[in-house]
Amino acid sequence: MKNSKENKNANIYMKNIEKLCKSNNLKLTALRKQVLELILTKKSFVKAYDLLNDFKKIQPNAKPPTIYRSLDFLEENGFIHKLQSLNAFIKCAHPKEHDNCYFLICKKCNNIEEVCSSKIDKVVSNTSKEKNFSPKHVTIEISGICHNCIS
Amino acid sequence: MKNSKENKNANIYMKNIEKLCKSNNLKLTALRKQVLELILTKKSFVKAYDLLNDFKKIQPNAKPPTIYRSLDFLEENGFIHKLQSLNAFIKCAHPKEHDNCYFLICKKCNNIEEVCSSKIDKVVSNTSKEKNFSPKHVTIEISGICHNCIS
DNA sequence: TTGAAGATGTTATATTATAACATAGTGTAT
DNA sequence: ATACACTATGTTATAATATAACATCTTCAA
Repeated sequence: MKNSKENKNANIYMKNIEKLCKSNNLKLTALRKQVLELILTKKSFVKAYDLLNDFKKIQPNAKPPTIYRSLDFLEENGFIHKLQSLNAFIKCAHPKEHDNCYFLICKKCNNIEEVCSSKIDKVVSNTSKEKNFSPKHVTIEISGICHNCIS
Repeated sequence: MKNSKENKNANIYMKNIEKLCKSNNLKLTALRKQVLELILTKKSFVKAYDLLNDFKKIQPNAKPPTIYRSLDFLEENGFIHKLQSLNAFIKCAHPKEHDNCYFLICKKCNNIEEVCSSKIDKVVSNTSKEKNFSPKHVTIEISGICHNCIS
């Protein structure tokens, strides 16, 4: 029951990505799509080598570059994010809808919440302007205890 | 000339750390102090294994844990920061004066500016409250081009 | 149709970090 | 002072993360 619902969500998500790739002229190859599909099966973040092990079930001779190249493609195009403080990857909650977002990382349950806040965006761009700094990529990760685990 | 000025700054910085350790009952052992001293000689961030190589000139049989343990101590107590997006370390600009700060990382010259902004602090704590999330550690790293490199 | 660019396969290795156990130093209650 | 708990450091080994370099295959446009 729950699984079928998740599959459905993953399907909708993937359809959207396919559409975005088409309209942006990006090559969502079979490999890249398979890797993204594996990422979508995860409730939370995933580590590159876990992904590699998953992928080896499909293609036993897969090697680290197989995974890392796909991760690079997916990240460059905003379909996934790298969580720098965890060395892990997670699907983007809103692909191509925004630039900056940030992550609430629960240390207890490992749940990740992706939050898009125009306020954060503004503060970042304002303070960057003050410093005459031209921002290209913003990493904001807040680790702590989520509402479910606060008890 | 310039070196002696930097040495002087490093001395002042170290005196401050010693004072802070005393008043907070922290053990700034010879090892930890030497590691911090090496970090202070750097204009920008430093990688753990570069630090290890530096340290081997003083103590040839040093091993990775030697460095990582000292880095852990220094980071836990707010004397240095880990730059998650670079896997690198840098001295804290204002030890024990604040909780959250963020980093402007220049991709061209590798210069790091540590910025303390009460605005960012506020936005983070407000949005955390909204989500009923209890933040413990905040990572904010903005990579881009600094004012010197914008041309 | 060919050749240039991009994608993938493959081998090897670089880089970053920690586990686990041994030894040494430190402080404190007796 | 002694012994004991605790913390710090030494040491060996290995885990975990990531990329370089080169070969081969695809694609697609000139």
